Parts: sequence; C-alpha cells; structure tokens
Amino acid sequence: MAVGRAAGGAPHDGVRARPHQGAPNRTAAGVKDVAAAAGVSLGTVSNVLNRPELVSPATRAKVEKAMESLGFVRNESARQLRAGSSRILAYLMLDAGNPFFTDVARGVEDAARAAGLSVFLCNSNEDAGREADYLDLLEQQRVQGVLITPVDPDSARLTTLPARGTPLVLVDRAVDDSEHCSVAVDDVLGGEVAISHLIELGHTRIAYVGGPNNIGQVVDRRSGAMRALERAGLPPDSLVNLVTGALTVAEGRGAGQRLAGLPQDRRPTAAFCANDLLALGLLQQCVSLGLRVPEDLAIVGYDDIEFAAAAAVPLTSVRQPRQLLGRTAAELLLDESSNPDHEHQRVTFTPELVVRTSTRGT
Amino acid sequence: MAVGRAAGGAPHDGVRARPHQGAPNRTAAGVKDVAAAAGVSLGTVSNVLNRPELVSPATRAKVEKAMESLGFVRNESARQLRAGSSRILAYLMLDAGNPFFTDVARGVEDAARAAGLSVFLCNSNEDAGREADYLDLLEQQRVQGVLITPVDPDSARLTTLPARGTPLVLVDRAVDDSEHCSVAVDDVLGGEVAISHLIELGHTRIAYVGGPNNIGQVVDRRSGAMRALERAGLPPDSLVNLVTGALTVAEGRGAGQRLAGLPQDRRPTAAFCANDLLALGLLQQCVSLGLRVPEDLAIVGYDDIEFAAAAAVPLTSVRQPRQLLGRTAAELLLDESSNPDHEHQRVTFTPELVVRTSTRGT
DNA sequence: GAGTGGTGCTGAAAGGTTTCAAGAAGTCTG
DNA sequence: CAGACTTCTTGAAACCTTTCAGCACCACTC
Repeated sequence: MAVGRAAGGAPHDGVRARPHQGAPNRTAAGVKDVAAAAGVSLGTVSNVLNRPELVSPATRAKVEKAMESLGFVRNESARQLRAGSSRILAYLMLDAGNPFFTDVARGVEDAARAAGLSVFLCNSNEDAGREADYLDLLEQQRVQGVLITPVDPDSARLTTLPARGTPLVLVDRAVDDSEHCSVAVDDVLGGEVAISHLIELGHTRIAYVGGPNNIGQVVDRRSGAMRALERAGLPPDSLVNLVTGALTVAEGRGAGQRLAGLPQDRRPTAAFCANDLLALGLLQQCVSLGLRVPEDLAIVGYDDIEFAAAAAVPLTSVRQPRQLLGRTAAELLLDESSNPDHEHQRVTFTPELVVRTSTRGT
Repeated sequence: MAVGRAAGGAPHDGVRARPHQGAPNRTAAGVKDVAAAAGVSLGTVSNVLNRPELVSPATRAKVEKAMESLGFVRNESARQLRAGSSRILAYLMLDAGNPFFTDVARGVEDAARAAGLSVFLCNSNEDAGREADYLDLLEQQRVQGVLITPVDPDSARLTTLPARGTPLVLVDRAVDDSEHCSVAVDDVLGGEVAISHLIELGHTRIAYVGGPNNIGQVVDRRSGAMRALERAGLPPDSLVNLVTGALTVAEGRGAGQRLAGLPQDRRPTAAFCANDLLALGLLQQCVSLGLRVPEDLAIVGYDDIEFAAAAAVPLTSVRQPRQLLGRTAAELLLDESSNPDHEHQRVTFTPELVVRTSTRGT
C-alpha cells in the first residue's frame, strides 16, 4: 500500500490503518425486494419510479417507505438496458488542465442540467490513443451523445459514432462535412486579428508559437496569421515558426528559452501564441531571462483565460465566448438526439481581440 | 435552434444548415447477430470477447470478421448487468476550473489507466446539491468506486455509499472516522507555515481571505493560521477574516476591493489566501488599485498552481503534491474494491512553503 | 479397441429493470 | 341496478450479455 510521503521529501505522520469492519456488501435490494416489502407487485414499484402519477398516494407512500428502509438504489444498467436510453452526456476534452476547456465544460453542464441530464467529463489530454479509447467506451456505454474537441478532427471514429447512432457534436472545431453539427470560433480570423494588431504596432518579424501541427486550432490560427501578413504586403517569412510539443505552460517556457537565445538581430520583436498557456509560459521565461515585455518582445495569446489578465504583464489575447460555445454545442446535441427533423448545423462565433499591456505597453 | 452570435456582439457568418441524411439508426447488431453471421453460437462470440484464449484461432477470426462487418459494439449495460462489475472510476471534483483539482485528476487517471480502468470526471462546482445528484447517479451506475473532494465532508451520503457497497475515498480531506480511506495534505500545518512566514517578516496585522466556511480546507487553514499566531504570542485578533463566497479569482478580486478600501492604519499589511485563485484575484485587484506588493501588502497563496509563478508578482504559495495525491487516492480505491483484506487508511502528506516575490520582495 | 484426457463449442439460465395488455375494483349515469 | 367508465394494479415478456455444465470430437495410451 502506498505510504504517506511529504511534498518536500520528509515523512510526515504518514499512514494510520484501521480495522475494516467486514464489508456488509449484502447484494443490494432490487425492485423485487421492494415490492415484497411493500406488499405490491413489481410493476407498481416501477411505476412509482417512472410514472408516479399513475400510482395512488397511499400505495406510493408504502412503496417509498419500503425503498427507504431497504436502501434501494435503482440499477441504472438494467434500466438502461431495458429502456434503451441513457441520461448522460459526455464531453471529451482536449486538455482538462486548460481553463478554456473547463469554461466550455461549464456551459455544457448548464445546458445539460436544464434538460435534466448529467455530464461526464473525459480528458484525452491531447493524446489520440486516449481519445480513441474514450470514444469506444462512451459508445459502449450508449451515452445519449458525445461532445468532443478532437485531437485529430479527421479520425474515422468521428464519423462511425454518429453513423451507428451516437450523436456527436464537434466543439471548437468546424469540419466541412455534413456528418456532424459543429460549434466553433473562427480561428483563421482570430489569427488574422492578432497579427494585424502586431503589424499595426510596427512589428515585422513575428514568432508564431504553437504545435503540434496535427492540432487544427494551431494550423488555423497560423493560416490566419499568414493571411494578415499577406494583406499587409509583408513576405511570408516575416513569420517565424516555433513549434511546440503541446499547448502547455511548460512548452511555452521552452519556447521562451529558445526565443531569448536568438541573437538580437534575428530575434522576432513579437510573438503570437496559439493559446494563453503557451503565452504565459513564454512570458514568464522571457521576463526571467531579462527581456522586457512589450519593449523587447510583444506577446499575444489566445483564449483570454482568466489568468491572462493577472499575468506578470497583463496579456493581450484573443477572446472566445467559452461558455456560450459549450452551451450551444450541448443544445445542438440535445436537438440531434431528440428531434427527428434535426438538421446538422455549423455554428461559428467571432473572436475578439482584447488588448492589454503585453503589446501596447502601459 | 441556437444561432451563431459573435463574442463581441456582431453577428458573424452564423449558421449553415445542411440536409440530414435520414439517420440509419438501425438497431445495433448484438452478439446474436454476430453469432448468426459467423455461423457459431452465442456463447462462442462471448468467449471471443472475454476469453479469446479459449477459442480456436480459426473461429476467432471468423467471429472477429463478422463483428467488423456488422459494426458490432458491445452493450456495456448488458455486460455490466450480467457480469456485475463496472470498469469505471469516478472523480467528483470540487471545482474543475481550479488547476489544482485537474492536476489531482491527472494523477487519478494515471493510476486508473495502469489498472486498465477509465475515469469519469464530475464537477460539483462547490455546490452541495450537485454533489448529491452526482453521488446518486454514480451509485446507480454502480461504478467501481468514487473519489471525491467533498463540499460538505459531513454529508450522510458519504457514509451510505460505502455502506451499500460503493467504495469511496476522500481526496484532499481527512475525516476522523473509520468509514473511508482518505488522502490529504495537512492543511492546519499549511496554514501555520504560511502565517509563521509572514510573522517572521514582521507582519502583525494579517488578513485571512477564504470562504465559505463550510468548506473544510478553508477552516483548517485558518486554524493553522491561529495556531501560528498563538505560538508567536500574538493576539487572535491579529488575524482579520475576509470571508468570500467561493474560492475563485472573481471572489479574490472582490476581497481585494474591500481590502484596499480600508483606511491605511487599519489595513492589514499581509494577506493569506485559502487558495491561489483567490490570491491571484486579490493580487490583481490590489495592484490595479495602486497597492504595491509586497511593500504595501504581502500575499501568500495556497496550492502553488502553475499560474502562481507566472503572476504579476510571482506568488508565495503553499505547495501540495497534487498528482501524488490523486495517484495515491486511486490506488487506495482500487485496493478497497478488489482486496478482501483491505484496511482503511488515512494518508497525510506534508505541504511545503514556496517563497517568491509576493512576500519577500525582489 | 476400450478407456482417458483435452480442446472447442453449445444452449439455456440468469441478471434487474421497464413496458404493456389485461384484470380488478370502484364510481357514475340513466 | 345494469352498463360504461375510471383508476389502480398485476404478471409476464423483453432488453443483451455472461456464465457454466455438458456435449462432441479427436488423439493418445495400454
């Protein structure tokens, strides 16, 4: 058994074991037992559970008392097997550690709750294998529907699921097919807005920090950046690619290290990061290596997470309507799973640049 | 149907509807269909699924081909109903938006994955009602076990679940009973360490920012703070309580507003926050209202989340072994659910003070 | 060639719930 | 008071899988 270990290495008061009073674990009471205890039939118990209005108040009370005293807990597997429907939605997130996605999740939860459903969160952690495992699991569970911000938007699984009857809505990712609903923010536009802002401020050598390149958001935001350059008549190599292994603070620090290490005449004067986690890491590392932000390096992030405004230098960022994204996606999913005339839709929101000190200075 | 709305209010390209090719939705193929297609019996298909080594390679291949071509997806409800066991753990988090808990969740996931199980994340969002709903749901789902950071550690549900056969491990909360395993960090000690640090720096009027008071962590960290005062021979009213409604950045800002509004001779010279989210909000607000940190106000946070180091003024904080916490909890849960000789344990880790600019200055 | 052992497959039962057609008891209506 | 409704309750079937005792077959062994 694991033993208490201190954060700092020194052992603390550690483990205290106690006798385990032999698990009662008697097989749980079922509807049958409740029926017997209440002196009614099995069907009546089920009615109390599912259509209480059909049961006379007296009988209902009897049954409910029996349930209470037996500690009856309905077996959801059996219910779902027979009834054929689940009361659960799942949101398969790209990175649960990124506040952007937890904000989206909050929107999902609100919408689901309003419809009387519960939400299970799953975290693929930017790993295609985990994503695939979770999709298999969710399909086997026969959940009502799946919301997903995919690692790989071209995965075959994304089409087989809905083809076999599990509705699936793409979140923060638009796909140009007619297989799914999707809810997204225009990432190309977001990239364009960010870079245009930097160009207006006079920057002509700009780093794009993001990766890996199989993540759609990374690619789209870069193409928006390229579009902005083109529009401004700047050559494509004005954008210096700094490819990261993930969209995390740690990777941002790594990028900062690389950037600060460049000779000053080749170093970009501004950086646009594919998300705020990268931007915060980059910012922190650059500042600690002695670069001034924004004088030596202007930084633009993406997502405008709550921490962006509280950073060492408040971060200019591209804001997305996070909760609305989640709410809308959940609503589309609910429509798809319950409305026979459902039409797939692609909803696109517009991002908005929030300018702060990291580009504009004080 | 929801319509695309721009983050900034201006409509964008909005919705694009496409015809929905009449859902095939043919009732999914079951083992029976697979058996028929492969020309074997039902039991054999089940064996291929669960004990492939009992089936001859030739037959197995036939069956697998049939599964493939029929798009067979095992019905997990039926499996679980018959087999009686789930392959899922759940972690019911206090606040999915707090990076501390997502780090814990990562540790849980790693341990579960190593044991071949999957994890569903649920978010109570500091709401006792939601927490209760989720516990009901999870019990009905008959998950293998539940990890929980409870809103209310004294809730009756926390004892009925294990009494009825669903193992439950408390995370980040030690309870002094013999009903559960628990994994926690010594919050009293953490509070004491934080305040001792401030006292050493000469502070004698210190604010404690945290709430609501039904959250165990808030209470424990405060009693640690009181203990430190006592030890130093300072009167109890050296600690000024600033009660918040939740442990969030927004509430931290609110507290900052209140704090900065105090006349200078009554304003505390230091603040200890019940977590880093509060501390970051407090820091941001105070700085923007013109207070210098740490000169006018020293700040200590709690959790040492990744963003603490990247804050406007890098934050002194009390670090906890987050992933280890999750991993250990999951291991205890697995032991409880599979080892008949399981003994409940209470594992306690030691927190560690990480000193940064927000107290010590540059 | 009768017995022995092993391998691979079968078929029916079981698991806990919901559903539904039908029965029972009670209430009106004329 | 008969008939027509209502209102409740019942019991069996169905959902899809896993499990397990047992059967068929084959290859050996003495």
